[in-house]
Amino acid sequence: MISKTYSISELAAEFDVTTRSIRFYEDQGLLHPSRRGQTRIYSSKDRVRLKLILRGKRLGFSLAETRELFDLWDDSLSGSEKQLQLLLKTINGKRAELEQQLKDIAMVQLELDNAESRCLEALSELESKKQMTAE
Amino acid sequence: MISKTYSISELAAEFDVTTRSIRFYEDQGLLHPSRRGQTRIYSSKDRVRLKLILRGKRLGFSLAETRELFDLWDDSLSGSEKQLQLLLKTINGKRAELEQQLKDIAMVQLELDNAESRCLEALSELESKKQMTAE
DNA sequence: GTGACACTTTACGTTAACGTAAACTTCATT
DNA sequence: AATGAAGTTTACGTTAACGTAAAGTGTCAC
Repeated sequence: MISKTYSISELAAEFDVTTRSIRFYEDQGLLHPSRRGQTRIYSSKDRVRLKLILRGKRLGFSLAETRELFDLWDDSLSGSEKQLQLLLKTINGKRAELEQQLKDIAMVQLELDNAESRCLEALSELESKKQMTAE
Repeated sequence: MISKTYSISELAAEFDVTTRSIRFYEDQGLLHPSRRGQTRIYSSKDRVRLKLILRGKRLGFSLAETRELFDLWDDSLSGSEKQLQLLLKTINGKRAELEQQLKDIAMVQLELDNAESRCLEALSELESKKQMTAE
């Protein structure tokens, strides 16, 4: 069974990034596509990685951070206890970050709600004034 | 009643940022402390703004984005209907961003859970091997 | 009045994450 | 055979968000 592969521009189109960016991610050690001649060929694993990279970006992870996570994960396959312990620690670190972000998001959502209310109030205020002058 | 004020280094210490950063935020139009001579004096409103700036940063907002939000909010005080409508639109745009982030966080949390499981499994695998050789 | 700090401005340096241009190669079409 | 589309490498340019060094001002303790 031959699993699906992708060209660089296919991935670029699918995830709405430039080919330049994808090559850059490879340059930074985040992707390792195979090659036919000098043309890059991306596997579905590469595709997943790209998805993870972009998800990380949306959460404010730097490429270096994401790369470290990838490396840790790959290293953990070696099975060394030390690597595994380190990976566990990193995982829990990230978890803490995410929890902080959840708190932050909740706060900002409250502020947005608040802002919207005031905004709508100010608008209805304006409307009633319009009515006044119309009468 | 005179409300509390803060020096630049007080704020820097409280929020664990450099004074350089705080001055930079002012330079970018995000803060507008008053002055006694040439020394900056921060009000509690300034303090709130700084808190918002940092919260935004943790969520991956650029300083420019946060600044736009501040400006929109300030402009909305003028009460012009156009400003208010624009503010409403922007608020809902940010809300959408936050929802995407919530989804992203949920996904990453799942991946972390998954990774941790595999990791723990690999560790217990190692442990049982240790037992074997000990016997 | 003189350190010793805390504050200030000015300005050049740095890193991350690409953008962009130049100059190829490969391959499919006309 | 030539044109065009998609791929490639190399390399310099750019923006954001500060770091860092230099040089000066204000004021409080001694």
